[in-house]
Amino acid sequence: MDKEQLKKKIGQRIVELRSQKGWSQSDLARATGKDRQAMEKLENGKVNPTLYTLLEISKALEVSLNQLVKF
Amino acid sequence: MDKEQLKKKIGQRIVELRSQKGWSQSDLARATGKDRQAMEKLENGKVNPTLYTLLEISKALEVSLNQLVKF
DNA sequence: TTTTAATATGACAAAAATGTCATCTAATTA
DNA sequence: TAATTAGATGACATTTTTGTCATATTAAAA
Repeated sequence: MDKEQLKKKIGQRIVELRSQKGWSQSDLARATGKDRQAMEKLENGKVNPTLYTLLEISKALEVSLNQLVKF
Repeated sequence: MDKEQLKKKIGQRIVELRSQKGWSQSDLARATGKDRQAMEKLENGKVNPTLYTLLEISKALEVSLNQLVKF
C-alpha cells in the first residue's frame, strides 16, 4: 500500500465511523475541536495524519485507536 | 492521553516489537530504508509519527498497523 | 586497553501537517 | 424563492515531521 492509498483508506474509515453515528463533518469538527475544512481534508485523503490526530479523531468517534486503523 | 504521552507510548511499542525480533536500531533502519537516527527519534518519543511512517514500521516489524498501535 | 557496536543527541534543510481563511457547489428546509 | 446546511476546494502562515549530518556516550567484544 502506497502513501496515497493509505490516505484514501483512513479517510474512508473516518467517513464510515462518522456516518455510523449520523454525524456531519461539522459535528465531528466540533467533537474534535478542529474545523470543518480540516475534517474534509482528512476524509478526502488530502493529508497523511499524525498519530496524535488519529488519537483525537478516535476519541471523538468513541472508538479505540487500533479500531480506527483497522483496515 | 496527551501528545507527549502518546509519543512515548508508540516509541516504547516500537522498541518492544523490535526487541522481540532481536533487532538493533540499525537493523530496523535497514528494514525500513530509513536511518538509525530516525529510529532513535521514533523510539524515544521525540516525534509524532504520521500514519504512513507507522505503516512502514509495521511492515518492517511484520505486524499489522492496528497491532502496532495496540496500547 | 583498544576497538567496535549500539544507542543517544543536537543541528539543519526540505517537505508536509495543521489550522484557519474565503469561496464554491449541491442539497435540504423554511 | 430564499435561507440554511453539508461538503469541497484553494490559499496561506505556522509548526512539525522527515531525513541526514556530525558527534557523544555506553556497553560489549577482541
